[in-house]
Amino acid sequence: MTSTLGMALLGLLAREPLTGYELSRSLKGAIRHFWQASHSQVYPELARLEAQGLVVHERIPQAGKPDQKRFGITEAGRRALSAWLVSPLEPVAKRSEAALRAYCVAHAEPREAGRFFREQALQHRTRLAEFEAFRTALEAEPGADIASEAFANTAVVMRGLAFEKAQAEWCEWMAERVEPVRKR
Amino acid sequence: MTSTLGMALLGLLAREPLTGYELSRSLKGAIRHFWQASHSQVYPELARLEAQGLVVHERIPQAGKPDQKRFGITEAGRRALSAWLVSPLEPVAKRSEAALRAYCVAHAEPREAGRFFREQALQHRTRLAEFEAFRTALEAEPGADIASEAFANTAVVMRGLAFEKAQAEWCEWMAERVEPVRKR
DNA sequence: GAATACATGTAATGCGTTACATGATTTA
DNA sequence: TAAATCATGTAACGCATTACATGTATTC
Repeated sequence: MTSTLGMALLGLLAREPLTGYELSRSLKGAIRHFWQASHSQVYPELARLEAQGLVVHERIPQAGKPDQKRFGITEAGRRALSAWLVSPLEPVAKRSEAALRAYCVAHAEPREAGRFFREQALQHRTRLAEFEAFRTALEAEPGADIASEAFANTAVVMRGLAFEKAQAEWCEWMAERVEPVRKR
Repeated sequence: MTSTLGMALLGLLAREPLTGYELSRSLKGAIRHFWQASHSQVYPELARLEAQGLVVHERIPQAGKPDQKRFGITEAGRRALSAWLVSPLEPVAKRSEAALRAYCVAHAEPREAGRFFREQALQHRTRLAEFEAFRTALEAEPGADIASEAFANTAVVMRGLAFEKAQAEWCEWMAERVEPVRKR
């Protein structure tokens, strides 16, 4: 009934109360690698969550600024979140434009196709390096406890690492096969 | 201007002329792993492609059945396809509900969370095995030529293999860390 | 007799992005 | 003084899914 976005917001609010603006900003942070939403989605979703009793807001007057609406998760919200977290997740096939292009590569100019997959590989190598730097930074933090923020970050960094590596290697595999054989 | 779905249809029509029904069926075949669309998307998209001069159809009368509309790609269609195939592809972050759950796992019951990630790992292992069987079957075919259908299939199978493996291993990594330590 | 495949469409609904709208404060 | 940040919303548009709609032929 509640959307996945709603659950993402509950997940963030389970840590600490936040405003709609702060939630939108969070969704542009580290989380953006696996869940994105702009403020135009966040505000209506918060209203829906509140209508369901999963969050409540308090209005905080500010000098010279419009009132802040700070949202906090309710007990019902926590229950809904923890139930959703372990509920069955049926596999959904994700669209991949890169895969689609690979599938149709016979109709591209080989030289151009080689350039394309080399470029893709580079993009993934770059992001892989970013994830690696992030992991190195995280290793300093005490993150053994799964309830810690450091563990949450490590979990998604490990995922990013694995995916970018897989994607980079596949793009390189493609490029090698697609590039016309060089004259010796 | 033309949507990615339109390009996917052009990619299929570049091999041989097909009807809307056949295209929809194709999109439920091997391609579904990286691009899905139902017939309710295909028919209007074909009309748009035709309005742009990228495909044309011939009407084939059939006994006792409604006329078939068989679509073929035009020269302009081939040009549009080959240009699109190598055009710059800016990285788009994909949503992953599994990653979102991992990020919020602190708010789940550890035992249930462990069960969840074990189950996810199993799903990916199963699909990995399917891709492996597919690759074995493809190895028999002569698929060295990048213009062959066998190469197109191999390319996307290699991708599936890499991704399912990465995902399975990450889920196992998660499960290990999330599961409460067993009493000896 | 019921379900599935063949065959082609339209309509309703939902989710996500971009643009519109407004206005104060802070930084370059 | 121009841009970015803080701060909260609504509206328009596009893409995708599900449901609606219709009718024949074949298979279980």
